Amino acid sequence: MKISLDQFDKAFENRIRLQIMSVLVANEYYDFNSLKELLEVTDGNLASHLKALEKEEYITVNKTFVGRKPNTQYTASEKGRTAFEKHLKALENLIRQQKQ
Amino acid sequence: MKISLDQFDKAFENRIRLQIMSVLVANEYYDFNSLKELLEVTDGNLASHLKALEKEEYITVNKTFVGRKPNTQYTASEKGRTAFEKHLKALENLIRQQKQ
DNA sequence: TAAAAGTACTTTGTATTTCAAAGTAACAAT
DNA sequence: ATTGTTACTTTGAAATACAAAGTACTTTTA
Repeated sequence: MKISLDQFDKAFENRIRLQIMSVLVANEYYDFNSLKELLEVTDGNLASHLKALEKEEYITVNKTFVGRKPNTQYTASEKGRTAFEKHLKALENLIRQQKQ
Repeated sequence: MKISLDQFDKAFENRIRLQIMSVLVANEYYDFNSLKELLEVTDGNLASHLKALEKEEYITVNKTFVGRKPNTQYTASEKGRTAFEKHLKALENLIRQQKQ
């Protein structure tokens, strides 16, 4: 039987974006610097992956101040959560694959 | 807590290779043409992904004849199976992620 | 027996993706 | 005034992905 590839979401193919999404699904929000530390990526790289997820409307951005410092918080949108779940299901289906 | 990114295997980041591997783990072997049909990719593209997995020694190749036609069979190696399992565990860990 | 077709590639060229590094804007602290 | 911090954007280079075309070998068909 065929596995429809279109179940997979290109936006989650990159492991940094996959990880960002999984962090944002597990936590109500997460800020830029914490993500940067967690994922051990450069800020430019992180920003571009976040932008990619934002472009898909999978995450939303909220700029605040913590104390006197700017703090950008990211949140998984409903659309993002749904898409992520679908992607995980596709992964699961892939893994428990039937024999030929 | 930090999630070590090095748990993820770059060789399985591409969804075609991920799928090839999952097919080869679930089945003792699978041939070129069946994979091509299953994954709906061009033969050139498939060949290059197979080559990438072969280079990592994650799969082995066995050229046979079925009837009068050449038939190339691919098999997941022990190394490949282990690496794939590790990758899946990394995915699992990612999914049931602890809170901040 | 010449032409067409099938298998499993390789080669070529282009497009896309990824990433680090450097630059930047806004604001705060010194 | 200068330095530091955050959260970017821009730039450029390297890596990756992919389709299309070409190839070698063999078989099938006309």
